Amino acid sequence: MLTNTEENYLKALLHLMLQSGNNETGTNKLAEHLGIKPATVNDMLKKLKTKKLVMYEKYGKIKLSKDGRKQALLVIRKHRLWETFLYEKLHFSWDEIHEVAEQLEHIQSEKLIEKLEKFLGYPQADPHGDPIPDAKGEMKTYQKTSLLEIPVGSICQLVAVKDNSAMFLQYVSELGIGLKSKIKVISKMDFDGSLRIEVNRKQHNVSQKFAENLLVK
Amino acid sequence: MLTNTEENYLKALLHLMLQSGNNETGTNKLAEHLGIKPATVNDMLKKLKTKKLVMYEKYGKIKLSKDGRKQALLVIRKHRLWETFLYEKLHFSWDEIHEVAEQLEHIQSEKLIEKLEKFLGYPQADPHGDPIPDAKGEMKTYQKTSLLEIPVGSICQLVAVKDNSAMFLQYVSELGIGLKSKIKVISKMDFDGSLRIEVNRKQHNVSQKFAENLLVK
DNA sequence: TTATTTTGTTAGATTAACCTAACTTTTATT
DNA sequence: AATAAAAGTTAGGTTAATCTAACAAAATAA
Ligand SMILES: [Mn+2]
Ligand SMILES: [Mn+2]
Ligand SMILES: [Mn+2]
Ligand SMILES: [Mn+2]
Repeated sequence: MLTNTEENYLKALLHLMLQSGNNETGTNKLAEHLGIKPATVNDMLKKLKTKKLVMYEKYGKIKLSKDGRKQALLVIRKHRLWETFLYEKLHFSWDEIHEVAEQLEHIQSEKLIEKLEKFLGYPQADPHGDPIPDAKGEMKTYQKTSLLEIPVGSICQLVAVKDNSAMFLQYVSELGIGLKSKIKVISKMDFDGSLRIEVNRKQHNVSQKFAENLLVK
Repeated sequence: MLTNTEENYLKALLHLMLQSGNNETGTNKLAEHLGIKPATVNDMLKKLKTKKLVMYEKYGKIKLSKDGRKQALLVIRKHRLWETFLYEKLHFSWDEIHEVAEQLEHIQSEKLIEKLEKFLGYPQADPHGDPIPDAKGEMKTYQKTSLLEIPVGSICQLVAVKDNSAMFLQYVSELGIGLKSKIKVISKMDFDGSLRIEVNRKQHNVSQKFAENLLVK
């Protein structure tokens, strides 16, 4: 049985590992991501190692074990199912669900998650477009393209957002953009990488950073 | 902001206070109820006192303050709304919901509870027949009669159960009894206080303790 | 009213999850 | 290769929530 804190570490670890191609990360990055101090992380890593959830040697890189990875995916599964519940059934807005799901993801009851999944009609993705792992901790990952890579003149469709922060999501909503929105790239500025896009017949100028966080197909 | 543990103490305190008419209780009873040691309770009471949630002097009786009582009722509110959700929407059985709700009741989000309440259609009572306090921490308490007090020959209707344990509730279900079941008292045994009842045209012999935990009107 | 039992308190430990300050190792930069 | 910077570790503390063992007060029974 994992504690809330351990679950959060595993989730953070998987997140950082997926982010940085090489499937490994370090103490400082993990601390930064969790908003705590490296010294604390160091202690916890020793604990996670004795529980065989991570592979880790002094001064070495941190990796998730097979089991650690599975546990992390099961937490993500819970998180995304709860987010879907909050959005679909309770009509929370896009940007509010993450925070509450951070708490709900730690409820311990396999039966609850199974029943919740059924209640929601076995959704494949959460309201941010992220895939929901199955009960075995397996997740289909499909190729996602950033809006940045779309050539000028073509039209694409939003399938997911990379950043889940309330601030970013509110901004996206304000522009009338949501999952499945059709986005046309009108032009790109070489100067700062920003681009002009059209959504629902309205045009907007958005920064490079903004576009990078919209994942399209 | 209250911790999970503090919330559990307040809930336990209210429970024991309501149980024992005089609106007060002691360290040992509280410890017993929470499944921990009196020494631990003693420490926590000091903490709850500094937070002005209980009234308490060394060797004296323990009482909830106005605010403590309100907080306790808000936890009960959350508990009962979640139980209703688990029962009505996820189709958990009567005896499974309490345990999961023990966890869910600690999720911190007022908005979540408001939306949940709306989603459930503003229920007045949980699946055990217990009233659900409102957002201000006010709860309507209605008079409940134990099945024991029903005279031989008369018919009554189950409105609530006193004991929420899985064991008791499973037993009740096995006899085909649920909320709103019509129960006829056929006879009473003076010897051990047990009684013969009829539900759905089936007769059963039940103990005094069993009957005591069925609340009827 | 004294003795016994029950109830409640204190002191001293433990564990999980955090911290700061000081130190060590590894990596990057001159 | 030497030095500086970054990354990681250790030692020693703190707080919340728990425990055991010993003690004190209150309630009950003899
Ligand atoms: Mn979390
Ligand atoms: Mn999400
Ligand atoms: Mn609880
Ligand atoms: Mn209930």
